Amino acid sequence: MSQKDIVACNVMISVLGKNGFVEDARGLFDSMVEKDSYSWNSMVSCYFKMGDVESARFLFDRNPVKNEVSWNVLIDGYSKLGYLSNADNFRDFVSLYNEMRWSGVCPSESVLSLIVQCCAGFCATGLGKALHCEIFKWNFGYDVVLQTGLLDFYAKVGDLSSAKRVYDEMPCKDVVANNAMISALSKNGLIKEAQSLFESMTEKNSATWNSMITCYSKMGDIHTARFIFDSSPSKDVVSWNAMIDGYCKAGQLYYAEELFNNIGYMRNSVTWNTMITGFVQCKEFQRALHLFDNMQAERVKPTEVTMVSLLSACAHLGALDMGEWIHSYIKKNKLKIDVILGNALIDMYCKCGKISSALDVFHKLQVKNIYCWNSIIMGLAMHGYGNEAINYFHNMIKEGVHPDGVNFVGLLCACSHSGLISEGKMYFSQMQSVYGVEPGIEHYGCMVDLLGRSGQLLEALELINSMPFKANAVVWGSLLRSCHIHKDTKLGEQVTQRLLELDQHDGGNYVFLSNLYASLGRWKDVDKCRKLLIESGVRKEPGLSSVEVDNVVHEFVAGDSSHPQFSQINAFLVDIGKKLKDAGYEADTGSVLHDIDDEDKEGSVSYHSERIAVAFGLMSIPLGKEIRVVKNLRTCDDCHTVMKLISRIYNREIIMRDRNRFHHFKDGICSCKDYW
DNA sequence: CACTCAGACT
Repeated sequence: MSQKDIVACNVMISVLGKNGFVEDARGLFDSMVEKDSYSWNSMVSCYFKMGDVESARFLFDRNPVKNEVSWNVLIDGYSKLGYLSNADNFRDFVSLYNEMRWSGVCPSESVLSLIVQCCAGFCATGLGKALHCEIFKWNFGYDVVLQTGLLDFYAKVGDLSSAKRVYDEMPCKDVVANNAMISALSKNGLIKEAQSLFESMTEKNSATWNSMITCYSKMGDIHTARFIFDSSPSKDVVSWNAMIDGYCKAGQLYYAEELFNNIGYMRNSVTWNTMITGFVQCKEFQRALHLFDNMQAERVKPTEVTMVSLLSACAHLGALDMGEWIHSYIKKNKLKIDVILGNALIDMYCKCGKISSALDVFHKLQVKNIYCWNSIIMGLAMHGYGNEAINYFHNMIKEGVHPDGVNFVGLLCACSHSGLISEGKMYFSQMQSVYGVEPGIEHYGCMVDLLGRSGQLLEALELINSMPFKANAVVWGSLLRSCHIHKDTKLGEQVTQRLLELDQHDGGNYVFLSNLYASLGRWKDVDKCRKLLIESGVRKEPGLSSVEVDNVVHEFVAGDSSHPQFSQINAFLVDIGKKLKDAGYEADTGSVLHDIDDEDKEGSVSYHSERIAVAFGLMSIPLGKEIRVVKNLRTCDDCHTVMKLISRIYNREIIMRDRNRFHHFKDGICSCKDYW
């Protein structure tokens, strides 16, 4: 084969590949007696164009005459297929890069830019810095793209001073470099500097304007953000998305929706994600799920980000069926379960009461971060599996993950829920000395809860007085609840006094004190509390319970007759009442009569919301399937007793999540062993 | 240049 023949074949391979005839190209390639690096590279390039990563890599590995271009084609091919946005692939890719350096090939600027971009994406601080040193050593003549990549890398890993240094050393700064700098400044809250850079720029593109929109909305200045949006001469879809996100973050859903509805043909999947996420952030979980229906109706392809937001909505709602549907959707559509999506799944399963599935996802995740560990430990804690939570904590330490503050909240919470008093005390004392985590007020809060609930009220009070923080309403509230459980009115009154000094507008405090008096039959004091509550004009958060039936979440508030099956539910509640009576149950009428809880204000047939939800569940959910109820407040003693009885009388498993933890009612007993 | 995950008490 002459050199001329080889060149002709190479060109032919390239042409065939470009037109999609990859088989023919391969045939020609295989038939060549002699091949040069050009032949190999063209063939690899063909496979990448067809999206066939495996074949491309297979050929690359067997290429005996690798040159600089070979590496370029490989790396470029990977990146164009979005292959490098996956952390596992990135690790593989880094070892590939090292191999290339070992074989003495000098990377090109474009390859280096790609790697630096990846380092920014994965916050691979060490590698990024090492690359910067090498680039400096080789003296790459200040390629503007590469330098901007470095600037972006430092901005993303939070090293603003290095970002600034890179920027200042750039001999010529194009609009992209300036944009990166604006973004870096705004991420660090240096809005003034970003603003003056913006004003000094002679050339601006849409990205420049968009950066400023994000900059102002991140600072909470939504009006200026809107002003920039309106002033921008080149609005693209990113401008609209950034503005919608700004309104969502500011809690102004009305304006966000207005833009969302008016964006027109430009609307893309990110627009949908932004709006769905916005609903979730504003706690409009049902609307988030509903918007997803519209997204599907318009045949917009959901992404991993969509799934994360939807799962978060399911977690809050306790919508297990919907959550499981999303999980199977993810599998069916081969979406990538990375740490973020994986953690969203774990969190959803934990909060929907299916800890076994949460553990399943957890163990299948190859890469786990501190979020995943925190979710699973907190999940175990909420279900009362204190010892398992402690085991997972130790496994985490063994795997070399450093604990953080959130981690200890979960751990101490686990001890508290399971009554593991000495363990809780031990971990609390080890936080600083063994694990180097400074205890915050939230950890003291956990300890006050742990001590108080176990009846060590004075120790709890001592801890409050000795802690290096000013006690907040949460800490006092926790102690007050313990006073209620252990019927210590004297301390309860003192604590309430402190609470009212701190926050006169929290109606919950009056309710608590009132319940404390009611449990002791001090009705005069109960009346006094009620007057105080009315005079102060505050309202307590209304109790709200939900139950999921056929992928639809039904919400119930006491006394709300808006549900279409209201009368049937009411009749069923009366029937439940009769059956309970037959079983020997007697309502705690004293406390019910005098309770000033909002939920009890209605007439003859009034029940706490969780009872209505369970009644509806009993009516609508087929036998054999458990009833899952979510309540926004803590359940009361009376309802807890009723749930236990219902589980026995109707032979049903009831899984209820309240504000604090899970209760699994089965055969007349609860998983919390009445310690909650 | 835009969109994603966790926590004490009520």
